[in-house]
Amino acid sequence: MAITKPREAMKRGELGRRSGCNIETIRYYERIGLLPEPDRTDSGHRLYSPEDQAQLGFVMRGRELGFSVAEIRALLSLMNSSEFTCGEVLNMASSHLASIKAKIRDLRKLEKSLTRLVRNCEGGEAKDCPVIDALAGDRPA
Amino acid sequence: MAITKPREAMKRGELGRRSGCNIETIRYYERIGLLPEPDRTDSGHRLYSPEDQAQLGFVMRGRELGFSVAEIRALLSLMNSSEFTCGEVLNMASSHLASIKAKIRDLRKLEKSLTRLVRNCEGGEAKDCPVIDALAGDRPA
DNA sequence: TCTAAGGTCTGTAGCAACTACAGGTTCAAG
DNA sequence: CTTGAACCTGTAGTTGCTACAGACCTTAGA
Repeated sequence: MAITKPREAMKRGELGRRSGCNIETIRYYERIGLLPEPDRTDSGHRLYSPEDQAQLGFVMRGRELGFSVAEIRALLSLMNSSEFTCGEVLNMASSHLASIKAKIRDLRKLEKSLTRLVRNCEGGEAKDCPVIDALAGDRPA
Repeated sequence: MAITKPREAMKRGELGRRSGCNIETIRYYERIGLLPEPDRTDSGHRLYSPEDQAQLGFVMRGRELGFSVAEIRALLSLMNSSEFTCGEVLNMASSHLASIKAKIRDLRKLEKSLTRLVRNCEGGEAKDCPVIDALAGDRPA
């Protein structure tokens, strides 16, 4: 007799609980192709396999590392091509790293500007505020 | 004879050119209340005054400093209340600054994780990749 | 004066990456 | 058998824009 169903099939709620992923997000990932369409019960409830759970984990770790959905999709198809090379993955990861570094640089500029603004401001009941003045263009931020 | 129109009225295209703001964005800011509804010509074209231009500048500088639309709206109404105090503005600015600092911290964690991943990866033609392994959960990121 | 090209008008749809709801099944426990 | 939780579908909302279609207006040249 053939094994017709994996022993560890679970429904959406349980997958959400185990993975820590919002159940609506699971459906969303399916819709946009980050998760395959899972098996269904006769009545239409989704049944996820441990492999599905692993793929969801992959997606979630990728998102936690700041990869976009498009990048994760590319990584997944690279993996499934079974012909991917480490070099391709390295390219993606390092260009992603570069964009993170760029974001950090931008935010640190912001941080500097804001810190300068806030330092000039004495707070309190004053009816005149250097922060507002700077935004209004009276002096550079 | 009365002066019926301000000398320096300009249309949307010119305001966009002068301010460096996308013209669709100008209309958007009007719709969400960051800009007042401007005067119109008889045929319905918007006519912006220098005051409008100043307010757009305020909004744009706020956005450049990373303030959300809601925060800018709050700053604007604070200013228009004519009863605002420097302390209120300081509160907003410093909580915004705190959230920027938090974002920087998060991104630097990401940067560290990704740098570690990328460092382990040799690139080239290898059919096995530590970046993929980490995402797949074989080892921590 | 006509015409052609550009600017402007409105409403609406799209982007990322979810999240949340309504209104209807189905499942599982008591 | 009933109740309430879990699941199903489709759709709308979020943030901050950006872009389009199809109509109208304006302006410069012939």
